[in-house]
Amino acid sequence: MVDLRHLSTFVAVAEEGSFSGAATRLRMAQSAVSRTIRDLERDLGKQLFDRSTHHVALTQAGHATLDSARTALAAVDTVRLTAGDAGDCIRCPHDGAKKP
Amino acid sequence: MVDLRHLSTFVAVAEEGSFSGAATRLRMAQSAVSRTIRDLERDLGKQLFDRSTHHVALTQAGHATLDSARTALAAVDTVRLTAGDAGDCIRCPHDGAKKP
DNA sequence: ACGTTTTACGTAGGCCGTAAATATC
DNA sequence: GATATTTACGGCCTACGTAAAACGT
Repeated sequence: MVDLRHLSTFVAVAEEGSFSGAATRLRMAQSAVSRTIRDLERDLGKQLFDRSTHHVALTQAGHATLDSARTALAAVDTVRLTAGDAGDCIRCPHDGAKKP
Repeated sequence: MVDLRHLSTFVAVAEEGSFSGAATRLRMAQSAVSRTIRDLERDLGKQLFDRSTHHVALTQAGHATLDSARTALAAVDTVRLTAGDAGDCIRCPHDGAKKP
């Protein structure tokens, strides 16, 4: 199953242009980044990066995926925002007098 | 962290109108559905359902979240589609003569 | 009293970090 | 030879299922 962490890791690698850079940004080990991308490529059935040890470049599929991955991540952020913006149930005792 | 499984479980409960119905559709135990919704509500900081043991109704926040959750799930599906549609790297040995 | 949701318990699978190996410049 | 990615190993945490309890109709 494709996971959000897969997607954000993928975007980080694409933006940083390197696995180690993404690992630093995400505060995780490079090995985790490598495995995550590997799993994502396996899930999607497409190679996302052309990597030759010192060069990491997006494949054509990678470019297309990058766009939609960003869209998906934004959509999930929107979930948080809409949930936060939405008023709660008319009579929800658990958030008391939060709204004026 | 909000997970895609959280979202699809939430949508299933909202559409089925019951936890057990969602559990049946998702082929999982009711307890798992209950915990997943609980976790999602905790993550979002909002109650999504008003449940009184025999009635499950979306709260106001639940309605708003349902919309954006569907959008997010569709966006993730789009990731799969775009990745699948996209041509691979010009010279990718691993998927040989897949494209005419 | 029945049906549905929730909690408790124990187990299985996945993810991550550390460390070692591999490959490229 | 140095840097960056990948693989191996061990541990931790999370998620699930089964079973039992709580709640409302």
